[in-house]
Amino acid sequence: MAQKPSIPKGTRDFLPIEVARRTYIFDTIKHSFKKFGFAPIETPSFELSSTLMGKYGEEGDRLIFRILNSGDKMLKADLQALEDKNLARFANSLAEKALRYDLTVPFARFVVQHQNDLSFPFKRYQIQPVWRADRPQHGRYQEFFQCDADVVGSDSLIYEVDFVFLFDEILSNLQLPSFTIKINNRKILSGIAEVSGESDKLIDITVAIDKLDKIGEEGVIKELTEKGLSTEAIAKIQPLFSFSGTNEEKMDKMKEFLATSEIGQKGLEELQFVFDQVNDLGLQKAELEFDITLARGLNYYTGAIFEVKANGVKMGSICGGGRYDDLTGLFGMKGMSGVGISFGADRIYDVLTELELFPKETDQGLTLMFVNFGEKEQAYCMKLVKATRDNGIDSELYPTAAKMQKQMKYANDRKVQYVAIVGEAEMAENLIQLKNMETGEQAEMSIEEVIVHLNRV
RNA sequence: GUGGUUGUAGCUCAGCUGGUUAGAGCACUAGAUUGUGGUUCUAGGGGUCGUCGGUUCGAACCCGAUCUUCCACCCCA
Repeated sequence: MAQKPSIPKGTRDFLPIEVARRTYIFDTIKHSFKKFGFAPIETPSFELSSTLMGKYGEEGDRLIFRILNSGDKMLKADLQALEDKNLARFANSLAEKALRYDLTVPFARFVVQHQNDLSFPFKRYQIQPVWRADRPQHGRYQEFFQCDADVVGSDSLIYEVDFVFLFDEILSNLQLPSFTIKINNRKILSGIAEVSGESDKLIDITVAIDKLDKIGEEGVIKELTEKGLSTEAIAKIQPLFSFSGTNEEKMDKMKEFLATSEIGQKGLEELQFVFDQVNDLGLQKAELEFDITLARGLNYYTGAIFEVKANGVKMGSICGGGRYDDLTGLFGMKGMSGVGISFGADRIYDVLTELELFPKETDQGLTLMFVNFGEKEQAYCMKLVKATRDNGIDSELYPTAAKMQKQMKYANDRKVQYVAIVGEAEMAENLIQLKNMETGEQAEMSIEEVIVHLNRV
């Protein structure tokens, strides 16, 4: 019985042309990561549940794919927990492993586990898929690639500056015409909560403020009220809702607003350092914007928070990142500040597709295909193919002596760049008809000339 | 996880208030064209109408469940 083939929701197959384009993105990112001093590592696609659970907040836990225990391990299910309706505990007893949700937490685990083999500050990059049990939507997949660069073991702010330049360089190299790097600092958000007198409601406040441009001032006030903030507290925060101006103007206003908050002032100082450095050195295409409503990101961030938006397309953030002071502390290693960023390769792919920004070269197929005219010609061409391959030219021979039209159409569909036509006449003269499939131009030349010619393109 | 939406040929979609053998374009195969593709012409192959169940004399069409798509929320790359 023929089964209708399909794949799980939120996942995709990739055709050769798509892989070529994705490779272009990955290579561009890798190139700059390496240039900035990051070395690649890899970690398993699944981790122990206990490594991941509880690191991303309640929402995050819900989105982690669990891996059901197999075989006799199923017998370890904690039925008592089920009876007690302790679903979290019951689930943990059923699934000891889980697919990684991001690359940062596994990296923290990695650093703690291999601390004796690493020199700090340790800089690594990592390009691997992650999985989230989220509802698929535009630009949201259940399986997608993250491209992370992190440095752990230093609280120096020069890394924040470096990451701004990494965003700028990579996205500029990908020819993205316009994008905005939004930056904020968790300490500023803490300062806001402190000034309002509701420090314990930091998360609620930041989540609500984050939605400002979506639900408006009234919506934010409504949400804050629902979360139990006092009218006075809301009144104190309210001036932030009509916040605008240049980065400098915003900084000045915030310095005033957070005058009484030590932690808030610290956040502003950190931010100021980044702005000063970036202004000194200059960006290519990026626009750096201080956005106090930028609050999202994982709740383990403690300092800088980054998010990058591609302008002119309907797409969520294409990159994110931030500083986390105590992530390794969760695995028993204190005093290791880390900071890192992540490129959402799949979203970048969607943006580049929509804006038609992939270079033409990524769509090119095989360099050279020989037409097959029959037994004698086939044997002769096999030698020529070996010669071109030995000289580093991607090449092949059509497998049968099908009609020329069919062979040409096949070459055309595969986006073959050149076709070599070698029949009786050419064999007699020791020549090859080389046809450029794009221009249609055709020229007769020796195999040596073909090799020289194609190695040049 | 909440609310809504979608599913007909490989692809994009028609298919009237339920009524014989479910259509088109593109793609595919063959021929017009025995050594020249991305243009034409002709013919042909291909569909358990997402899946399972129900209502009905009769279901692609109505009802239920489930999966999937897309959208809003939650959250996020």
